[in-house]
Amino acid sequence: MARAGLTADRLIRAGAVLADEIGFEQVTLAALARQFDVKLASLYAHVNNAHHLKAGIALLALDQLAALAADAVAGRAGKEALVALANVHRDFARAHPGLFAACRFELDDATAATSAGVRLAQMLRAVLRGYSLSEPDQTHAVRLLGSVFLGFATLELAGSFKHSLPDPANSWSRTVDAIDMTLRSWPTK
Amino acid sequence: MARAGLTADRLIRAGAVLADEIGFEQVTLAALARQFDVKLASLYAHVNNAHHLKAGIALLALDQLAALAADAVAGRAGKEALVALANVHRDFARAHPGLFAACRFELDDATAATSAGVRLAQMLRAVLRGYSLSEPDQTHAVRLLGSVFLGFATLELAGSFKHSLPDPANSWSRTVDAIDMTLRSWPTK
DNA sequence: CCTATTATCCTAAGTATATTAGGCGATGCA
DNA sequence: TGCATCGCCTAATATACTTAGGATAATAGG
Repeated sequence: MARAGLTADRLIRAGAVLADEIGFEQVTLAALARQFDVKLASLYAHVNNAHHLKAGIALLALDQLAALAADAVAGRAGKEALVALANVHRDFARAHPGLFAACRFELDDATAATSAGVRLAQMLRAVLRGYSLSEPDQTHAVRLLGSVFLGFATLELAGSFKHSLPDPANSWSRTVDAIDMTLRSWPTK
Repeated sequence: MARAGLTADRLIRAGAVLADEIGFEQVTLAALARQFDVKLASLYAHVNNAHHLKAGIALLALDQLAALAADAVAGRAGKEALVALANVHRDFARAHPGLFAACRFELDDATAATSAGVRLAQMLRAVLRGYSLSEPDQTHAVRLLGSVFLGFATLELAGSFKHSLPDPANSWSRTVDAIDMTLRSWPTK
């Protein structure tokens, strides 16, 4: 019986593609086995279990998003950097809904600490260098940015904006404008 | 064999309680059957399928959140109303993580249109009456509010704020302050 | 009060996913 | 080339979802 040439890496990458096609929650070891024309149990030679596969996809997704974020903020500052980073999030969510969902997969603390999520947070902080905020305001602002990026993309993907008129793209640019203004005149207690 | 007195309503309510205890994704017909000491297949006399049960829990969750929102906004205006509505979201997410997750269960369009989600959106618009915004800016602002409320609560529940210093409660109040300022001086194109 | 009907719960059976244990042939290194 | 390891297999178990059809408890009508 010819070998399929499976690898943990190939399984995770195939799972990532599948996630965008059928949704992250629908990615299953059984579905992957079918894709590689292999029996389900054979996958256990390469991944510990279904959770491990999903965690792998999550790490891959975070890595891709962090890479795009790094590229977006490189050589940019101030509002230009903010807009670029904001668009990276929204565009990534629209282009890769499955991977975007994967980014929110619950990783254990140790894994999360070494994930690209840390780099992503650093990108948020990097953007804030263009706005003179000192601690703890900078952390507050990081949390605000993360909330808006995540929340908007989540709602848009869920179709929550489908039934009201203005194009979400307009709302997005107005939202980013508003955030920029907020950061420039951050309300000090 | 004595009857357990099952009802679609009782099942959905029990499922809602279970969601907060073990997580919305973990709520299963089998788990409910165990709770009521009944065979799994017996539940099908009351709910169509597992999807129907989860949709029911989602509708219940939206209803509860909308009720809290309506109560918070009643008799308040301006920033006071904004703060109250914002806190309703965050407090609900913390007190009922399972129901908060249920709120994002994908409902078909017809069901969503008759759900309490519509009422919830009206509460957001009601708060904006305290800030003189005209269309389409009002819709943009509704989307901004929804994004921040959802995003912040999601990140906090996921533990994303666990490893940086300031208390999330501080970030939250600063965030709401910032939103208030943004709405008062909404950047017109 | 008794009967007919209905609704509630059951057993049985089939499907799907996840997981473990153990076997066998293919691969690759000594 | 011999052999140890690796890659994939079959087999078996556990859990969840779903449908079909049977038995009994509650209920309504005569």
